[in-house]
Amino acid sequence: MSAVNLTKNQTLVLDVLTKSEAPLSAYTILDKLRDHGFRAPLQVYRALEKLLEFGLVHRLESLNSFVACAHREHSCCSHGTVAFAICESCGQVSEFHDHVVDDQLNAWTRGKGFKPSKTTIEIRGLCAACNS
Amino acid sequence: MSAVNLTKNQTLVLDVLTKSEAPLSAYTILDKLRDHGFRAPLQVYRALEKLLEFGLVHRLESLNSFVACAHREHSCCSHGTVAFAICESCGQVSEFHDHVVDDQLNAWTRGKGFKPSKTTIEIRGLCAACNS
DNA sequence: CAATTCATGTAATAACATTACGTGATGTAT
DNA sequence: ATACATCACGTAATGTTATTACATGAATTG
Repeated sequence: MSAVNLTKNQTLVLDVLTKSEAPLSAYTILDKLRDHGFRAPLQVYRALEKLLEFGLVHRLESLNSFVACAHREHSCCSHGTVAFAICESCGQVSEFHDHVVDDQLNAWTRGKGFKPSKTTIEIRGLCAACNS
Repeated sequence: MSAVNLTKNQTLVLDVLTKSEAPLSAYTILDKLRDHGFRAPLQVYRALEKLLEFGLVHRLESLNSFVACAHREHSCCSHGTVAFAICESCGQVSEFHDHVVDDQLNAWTRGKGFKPSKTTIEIRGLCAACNS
């Protein structure tokens, strides 16, 4: 689809996130990339900034962490808000999209004259595997 | 309603948040309470922890900041998830509750066997006053 | 009264994020 | 081709947010 040309650092950071089961903090990413020449947090933050911009990565506000986008193939997610269910036991994150929620929040903002720029929806809890 | 007995520190922190127009970070609260004997971040974080527990204060994950609950009188908000619209220009925060969104997210989690503990919904953007 | 709980205080440290400054590579208009 | 702008990158320092560790006194309870 998009096929943005990523720089070396951006590629390294995206690869680390893609291979990870769970979200990673910027400093964890840094540690994982020391062998590839990363020395300072800024190298990670700069790559993340671009990846977020490209929609290849999401930031989880309630964890101060980052995940690779799970739906790169779906055009559905390029517009609309993405929600996350975050398991506090195993760390696994499910990314999903819900048009009803989206529409409902948009209805609220329209009603108030509020112009949304970015919406965060994060559900913390226990996943099916961990609460059984 | 609830009328929990707050300690001195909890009262001080809640008062500061209640009087503030915009959300405050823990360190800003600390600065505002220096005159009242506050010396260390932990004093603030401990008070906030309890106030969050009592439902008197909310944490805004996308800002690493805290606001007094706007709906202390409504029993409606003791159950269910609260959403926030945060103006990135003036800092003003609107707290609201939407049963449809709530139900929809609950439907998703039930379907997945996910047991939610806490849900964050934060809409960043420009309020009516700031985008006109 | 001993034991427990809990709010508090202080210090140190950990975790997360940004600012400031400089360099080299690439692209573009003159 | 040179001057100029832009951009990715590197390094260092600093700023901001949050927690851990340890100690004390007051209130509660058995």
